[in-house]
Amino acid sequence: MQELNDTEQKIVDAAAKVFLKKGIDGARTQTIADLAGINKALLHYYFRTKEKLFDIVAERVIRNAMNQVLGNISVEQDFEQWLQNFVHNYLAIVSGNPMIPRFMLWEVEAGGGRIAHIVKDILKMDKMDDNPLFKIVNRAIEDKQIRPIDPVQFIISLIAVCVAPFVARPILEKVIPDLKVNSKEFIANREKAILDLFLYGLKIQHCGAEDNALREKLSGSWLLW
Amino acid sequence: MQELNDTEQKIVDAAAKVFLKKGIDGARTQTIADLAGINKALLHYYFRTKEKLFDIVAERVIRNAMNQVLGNISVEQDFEQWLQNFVHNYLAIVSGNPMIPRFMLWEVEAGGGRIAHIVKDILKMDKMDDNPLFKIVNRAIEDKQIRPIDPVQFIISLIAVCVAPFVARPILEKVIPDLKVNSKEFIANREKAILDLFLYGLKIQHCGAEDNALREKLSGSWLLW
DNA sequence: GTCTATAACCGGATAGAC
DNA sequence: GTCTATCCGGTTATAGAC
Repeated sequence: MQELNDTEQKIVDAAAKVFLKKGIDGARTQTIADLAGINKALLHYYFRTKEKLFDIVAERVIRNAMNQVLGNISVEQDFEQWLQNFVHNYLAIVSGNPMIPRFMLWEVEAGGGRIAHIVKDILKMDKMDDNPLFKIVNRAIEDKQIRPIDPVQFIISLIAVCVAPFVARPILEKVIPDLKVNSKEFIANREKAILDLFLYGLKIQHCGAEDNALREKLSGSWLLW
Repeated sequence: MQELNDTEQKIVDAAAKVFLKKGIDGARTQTIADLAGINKALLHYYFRTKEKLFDIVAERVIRNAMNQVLGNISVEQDFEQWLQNFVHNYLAIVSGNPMIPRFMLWEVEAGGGRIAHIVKDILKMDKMDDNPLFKIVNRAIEDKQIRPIDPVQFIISLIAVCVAPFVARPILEKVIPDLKVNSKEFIANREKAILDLFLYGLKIQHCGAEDNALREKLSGSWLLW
């Protein structure tokens, strides 16, 4: 990934903000230039066209996000422990960068293949066996730590429940007036809800002695606020 | 909601296709006119501006989608049965209209309040108690059919896992080459995976006699393909 | 490298014939 | 109501001074 000088960096940073919110079509080079504290001419001097700037920004943003996520996947042997780590880290990352998944979902479809091939480039993993997530799930199944689930379905669900509140934030906060998705409280509750869902489901289990303790553990918090 | 004559309907239908894919900024009135089999002048004759056309289209699309979803919420007394119905219907609706959630998520943020107020208008439910989803979850908790979960967290997760594969389809199918999100098989597997997740979680339960039968029931399908 | 001024272009909107 | 031709504003991109 190309090193950038100071001015280029300012432009790319400003462009990232604008592109992530407005997309390539809604973004104005004037807005980017203003935000970067330079003028349009300089933007073109460095990046030639808006589209080339977009490609560079998009690639850096997506690659950076993916590195963060992949770099945070631990190799815990215990699946429950691993899941706790993953959810905790993933929520932290996505709550800090809520615009990135939304941007990708939009531009991959709207941009007629421009983003698509960037994503493809970055995910040079045609062999899904290479994906650490799959490895971890498969190992947990082999070790009988979890029941034999479809890893694809599991991973889709896991990512979905982590990303959803932040991608849908504007809608959620409109539907539920006093919800603050970015608050420490909500994120903590979210983390707990996700872990409980994946580890125990919704049912009240009738499994003997530990049941009451478990039910106690699963009940508490939300009733308080 | 205003009745439309034939020509207006053609324009609105065409506009919906284009707006849903490209957004208001990426959409070209020329594209819409071509798709509708008319010319730009006629589009302006009926709808005055691109923005007014967008507002009308967005409201109709979103209102229609919401009616579909809300109209499909049954009032089963048994929570498990209700969940089965909801997931089945919701997957059918969203797989048939995959662009709508993506469009909403994008435009609510990008459009500086234009869509936001449409959504607000449609969801004239400041009192969340009125939301049938909340009623159903709360009743299931009272009846001890499920453990006492946070309804907000549950609903976010439920919607998320249903919507995710279709919103993320382009990315998913790039990451997992031979995945066909719109295939009957995938949707059926998805439905099963969601229900199993919510009803049982991932753990291998050690709950006595019915356990083996349950494990059998939960294991099967995905290993086959 | 950075700026101001301007060109070139694109796309939404309108005029006016039919 | 529907069309063709045209306008005009906004936005990207370039020229050229410094």
